[in-house]
Amino acid sequence: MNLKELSKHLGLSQTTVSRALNGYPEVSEATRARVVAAAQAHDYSPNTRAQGLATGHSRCIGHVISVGDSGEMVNPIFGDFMAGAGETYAEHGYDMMLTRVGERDEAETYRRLKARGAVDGIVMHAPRFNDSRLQLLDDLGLPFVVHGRSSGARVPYSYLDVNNRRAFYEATRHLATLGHRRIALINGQEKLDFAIRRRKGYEEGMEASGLIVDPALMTQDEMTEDYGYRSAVDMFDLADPPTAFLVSSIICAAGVRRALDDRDLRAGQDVSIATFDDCLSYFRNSAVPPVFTAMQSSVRAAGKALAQMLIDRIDTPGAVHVHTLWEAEFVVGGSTGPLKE
Amino acid sequence: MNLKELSKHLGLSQTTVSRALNGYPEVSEATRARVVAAAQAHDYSPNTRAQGLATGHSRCIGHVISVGDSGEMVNPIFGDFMAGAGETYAEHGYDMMLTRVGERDEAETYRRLKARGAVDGIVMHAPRFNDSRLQLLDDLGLPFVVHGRSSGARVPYSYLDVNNRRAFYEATRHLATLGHRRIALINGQEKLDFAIRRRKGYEEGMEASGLIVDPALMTQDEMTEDYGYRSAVDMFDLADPPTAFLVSSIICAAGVRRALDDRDLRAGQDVSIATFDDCLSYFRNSAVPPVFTAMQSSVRAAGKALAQMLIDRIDTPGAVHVHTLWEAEFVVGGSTGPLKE
DNA sequence: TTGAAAGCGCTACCAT
DNA sequence: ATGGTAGCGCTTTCAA
Repeated sequence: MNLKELSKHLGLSQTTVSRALNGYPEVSEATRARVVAAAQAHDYSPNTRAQGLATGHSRCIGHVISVGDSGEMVNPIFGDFMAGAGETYAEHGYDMMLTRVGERDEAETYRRLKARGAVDGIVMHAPRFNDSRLQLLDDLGLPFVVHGRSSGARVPYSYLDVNNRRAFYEATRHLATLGHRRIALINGQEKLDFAIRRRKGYEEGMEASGLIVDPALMTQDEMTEDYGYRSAVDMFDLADPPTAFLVSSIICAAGVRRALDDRDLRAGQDVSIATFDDCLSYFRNSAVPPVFTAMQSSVRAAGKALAQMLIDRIDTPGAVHVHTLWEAEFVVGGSTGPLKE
Repeated sequence: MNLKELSKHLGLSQTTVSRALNGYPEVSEATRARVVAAAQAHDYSPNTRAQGLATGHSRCIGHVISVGDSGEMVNPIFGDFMAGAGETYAEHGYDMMLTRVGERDEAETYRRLKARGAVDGIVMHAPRFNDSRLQLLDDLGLPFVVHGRSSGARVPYSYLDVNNRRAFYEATRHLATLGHRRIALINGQEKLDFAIRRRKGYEEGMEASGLIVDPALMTQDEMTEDYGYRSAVDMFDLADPPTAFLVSSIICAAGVRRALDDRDLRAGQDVSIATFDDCLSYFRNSAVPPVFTAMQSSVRAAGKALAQMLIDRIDTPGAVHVHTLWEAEFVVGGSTGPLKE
């Protein structure tokens, strides 16, 4: 069933039917009611493409994930984030498109997305240090927002980010408070902005605690289980092995954990693991109650917030840029509260 | 830049330019080369919606996730699966759309997706027992494939699934072989088909091992960390607590693990955790080398395979239905091979 | 080998 | 309050 058929069926013009369905005021309420009822009865939904052609926009949002940062999609919080964003899009009548792209074809992909008119706006994930995509998107005139930040970028842009630096600072301090002196950092690839900030927080936390930042206790790579395993195994071979781990992803942490198990270290030695995965954190120490947060609702909320940000940008292209910084929350032994308190 | 402008620029008709770009044979190679070069130079990509309007298809695939099964999207393997599917779609010039829907609006969503012509086909996730969506999609005439199966469904359909029953059978047998007699099953919601099959495999494994299937050792719910934690804590309170866990999701397993840590049980007692998450499995026992698989490549390959299946269906609507069943692989102590060997 | 023109389903402008 | 009609950008007959 399309507009033509529906309007013929109703004995009205396409114009009137279209207006009735789209809430234009100049349609009599009686007519509107009749039209709406008929539309419902015949399962009529306007053809997305025709609508788009006529109006010039797609009512679709693109999420672009780089393959080089494939950890992003594998990341367990990714789904939650997308779920939140999807909710907001649905509320506003937007569809959500997912594009995975090799780092080599990135520019081309954004360009084509724009040229094809496939999306009205884009959410950029996993920004790198001084990310060139910002300039590109700005040049293209394609509305976009960023999940994360890009240090050193000159282009103004809207973003939503977690306070990675602070979170890792506090986490490091926390571990130091527990008496750890050899704290390892299993980080993501430090070309990615969040990893840079996390490392910074870690280093500041170490210094503030009067501890030595040992390069042998810092690794960076794509955040796979295997990477976590290998890093931990290597570190256990050190003369002065770590007694605590600060891990950038729950997936990595599984690897670290496996390494720990392999060595049957936990029984004898006092080892802690701390995972930080955006808003998802994991602390463990045999001397204190476990500290754990898996704030799915927060991540989902973040997704919603960023989606709303983009929709606002699309509606008001010239608007001032918005920056939202979330403080990571920690749940300590079941009670909620910032770790730093 | 659009077709009109491009053709004007070239001094050709839109027809010829379109034909040249779309590989029609009646265009002279000289003309084609000129056209292709110009298109590239001007960053021309055909407008998706206009193309769709003219051809009648969207070159877009929809993935629909039900909120009731929200565990699906949070599932760490979801991203990998989507990544694989996305690759295949890209190769074939398809876009990928993600739709998250409340269980109440499911039918409506599928109907609208069809009516709006938003997608050429659909991938259905997390099918339930005798899932009514199969009939609906069949009636709608919207090409679809299923990630998983639906027991009791009368509609023929194509699917790709993991052999959940066998995997849980083998896992249970494995744990029994290690000497465990009290093996717990922390399962997903048993309205979901995969959970039903996993339970079946578990029960068969218990019986084959001469062990008693104790309802007190079986739970089912949405697979969150908290659910895993609560289930394990409750079971530890039993007079005859479990010594091993078979867990349906790595997220849940984190909860079980936390419960174990809480009780400081692992040091004194011989407790194993076995997680199964589609192709991602985790076994642990202090008496044997750790058993672990995180077959991201497999999950990705599964995504690719299912996407290809759908594309084939779209291209050949009447074709016979395809069923692909993957055997879960296990990596035991670093060596790869089926657990059952 | 190339071009003119109809039409995909809708919106929006201009009449009435 | 309602209708006629001109596009939106492309593909696809049909003609030349």
